[in-house]
Amino acid sequence: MKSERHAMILEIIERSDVETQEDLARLLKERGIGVTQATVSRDIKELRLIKVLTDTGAYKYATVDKAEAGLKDRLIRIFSDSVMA
Amino acid sequence: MKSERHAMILEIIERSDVETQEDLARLLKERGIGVTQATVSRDIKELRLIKVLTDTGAYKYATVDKAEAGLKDRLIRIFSDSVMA
DNA sequence: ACTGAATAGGAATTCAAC
DNA sequence: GTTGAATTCCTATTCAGT
Repeated sequence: MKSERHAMILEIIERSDVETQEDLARLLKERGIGVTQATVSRDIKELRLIKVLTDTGAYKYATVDKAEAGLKDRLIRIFSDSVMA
Repeated sequence: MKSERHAMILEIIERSDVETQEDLARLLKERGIGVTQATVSRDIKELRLIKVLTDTGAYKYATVDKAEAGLKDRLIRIFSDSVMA
């Protein structure tokens, strides 16, 4: 079912850094859900997931609110560094 | 200069819905800054812009915080609708 | 360090099937 | 309405040049 898959996708991207839709399809398959990149693309659209840069320079899929949290963390770190310096 | 271009990109994507990097390159050209998609791609990476879904189902570039604001608006609207119904 | 042209790589859509 | 295969479209990177 689609809603189950959606839930699993959210779990997966929270737990690990997923760089591509192919990766996500592979991770779903490991969990017993066989779908192709085309379906993953549609799921990502429906879940309104976004692709963000991690601090290591790699891309990963995330929810908007998680991305916002990451942004806040980064700003705090930058601010702290500038104060300390 | 690159920083000028970055500033203009932020202005452009706030004012209008930019769907692709080619579009953005074109809009920059209209404003007197000629760059190719390759450079726009690098700019987007440096600015950490993301591609989000609009309510019409189209994609557009945005900053993370603006995307978060949009998310909040949408949730409020959905909530209001469900209360009214 | 910055950029463009060309290319490779990744994502969204089409088209058909169910 | 949902999905996969194939395709088109878009984006990131490479490689060269400045």
